[in-house]
Amino acid sequence: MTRAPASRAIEHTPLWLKLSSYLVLSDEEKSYLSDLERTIVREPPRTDLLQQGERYRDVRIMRDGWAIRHKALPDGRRQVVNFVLPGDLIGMYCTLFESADHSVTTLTAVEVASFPPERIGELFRSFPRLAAALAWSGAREEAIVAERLLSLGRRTALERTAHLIVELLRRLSIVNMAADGHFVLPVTQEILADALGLSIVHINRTLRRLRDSGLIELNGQRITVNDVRQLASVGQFDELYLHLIRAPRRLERAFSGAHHHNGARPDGEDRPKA
Amino acid sequence: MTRAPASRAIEHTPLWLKLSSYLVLSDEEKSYLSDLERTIVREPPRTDLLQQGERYRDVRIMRDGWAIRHKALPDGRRQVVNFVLPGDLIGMYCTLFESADHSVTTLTAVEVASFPPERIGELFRSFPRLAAALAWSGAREEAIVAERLLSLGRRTALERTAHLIVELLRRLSIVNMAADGHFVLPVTQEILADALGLSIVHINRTLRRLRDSGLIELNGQRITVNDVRQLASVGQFDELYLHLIRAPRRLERAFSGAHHHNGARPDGEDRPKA
DNA sequence: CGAAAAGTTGATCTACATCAACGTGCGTGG
DNA sequence: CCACGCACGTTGATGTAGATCAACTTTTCG
Repeated sequence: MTRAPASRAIEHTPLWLKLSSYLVLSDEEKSYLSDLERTIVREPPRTDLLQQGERYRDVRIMRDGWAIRHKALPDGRRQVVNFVLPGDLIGMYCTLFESADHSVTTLTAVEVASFPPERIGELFRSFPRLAAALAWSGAREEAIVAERLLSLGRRTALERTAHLIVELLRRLSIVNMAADGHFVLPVTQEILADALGLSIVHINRTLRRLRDSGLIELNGQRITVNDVRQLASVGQFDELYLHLIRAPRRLERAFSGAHHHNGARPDGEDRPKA
Repeated sequence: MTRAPASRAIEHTPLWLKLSSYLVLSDEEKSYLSDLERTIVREPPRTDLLQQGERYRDVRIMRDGWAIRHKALPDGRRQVVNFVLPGDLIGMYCTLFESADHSVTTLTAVEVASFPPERIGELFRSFPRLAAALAWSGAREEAIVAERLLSLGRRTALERTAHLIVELLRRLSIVNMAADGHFVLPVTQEILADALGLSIVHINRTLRRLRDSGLIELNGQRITVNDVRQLASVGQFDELYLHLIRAPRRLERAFSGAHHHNGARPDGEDRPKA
């Protein structure tokens, strides 16, 4: 683990990009968020940021790199619950739970910000809109897991694989890590297998089918989606579950109450109480 | 839909029971919660409380009866994401999302309380500990879905089925709806199949195996678990994911800040700032 | 009582797992 | 700098858990 100063301006931070796709945040909210991301740590690949059964540590914000959230059975079988991408949070619930029921392991070198759980309470008290945006991010993660459950329960191997690729493409696009349908997928076929509930061999054959049909191309870790439309249709991909639609008006009504530091400051298309 | 007055005292309400297993709440928190459950509605079986694609309605608290949260593919395949049991919340995130990515349908006649989403903001501002308890409940649901993902991805049909039965037993026990290892399971084999990602026929055979091995008994909708230990071991059940351990101290530190109505009132084993 | 819904069981099929062998890129240590 | 080892990818052959099909029974309920 290496400590390092924050290099990027907050405006280019993945979490900021992600939240911006949802809410227009004020300058004060921006600077508070930037403060949460002040303490930055770098970790090499294959590091556990969190271990099943262990006590939760600080809350983490993934700033760069990939990780997986996974659960293991005593006999070694493993399920990847979700991919942790830049802009995603790790251990938001650490205040609420005694110990973690899953592990988080880095796939690449990563840069994570971390802050003590106590700040969550402070955040809710002082910056309710920002807190709501983080809650949105957390709730969206649950929706992603539920969609993956639908994949494992009711989609075929081909459909699941196509669906996952489209999902990653969409999620990475939001944080500017995918363009023209291609992105870096720093993932072995074993990890894909564990994410999709398949065997390594079968993932391999499924990717081959997708390649042979011309829907995707793979060179090393670079994946290119040639026809997103068709791939989405193979995977029965309906992006409703990513909840990318901008914050509804009633969010403003609910969260821009009296107890926050910044006086009401409408600052874009989302304004409290029309 | 039928309106009806609240009959039970708040102390016997399932949500109260569930939250009590986590936190000791004050009298003021109790009365606020009771107020949230004031508006009560009854619905018959097979009613949609929420429909995929539709706008969210009010937040609901399940007080009695069973429902399922499920997602459907355009061609009709369906996945039950979770069972909604008494004490569970429906649509906690309605403020954050524009439209629902899943449906909620009653299995039995139900009694639900409902309140407008705006009250969530109020709740966080005035009763942060209570809000934290509801957040715990929501986060726990995500943990349950993740555990089910592990089941569908990496457990066999027998293991999945055993696991689900133990899970339901544990969850129902908390709200006093199971005793001596037996409870009412108002669920068709088709629904079990959709929950476990199996075919109806295979669920039937799997239940038969569990019956023949003497682990469970079924008479109509009554299920009796004869040997919880062994059933749990078949399902590789590790209750860590249900997060039933009492609120950690740091929750108190984080959420009993300045902005709440009730002055500090230690009221049991959980007290702010020892 | 009658019809539809739900449960049950056997026969057969298939998507995916498992087993096995080999290829390929790459880091490392001699 | 080469060679060895090792992780990862690929492909064929074979096995099997669970799906599908089909027929029948039991329960539920209007």
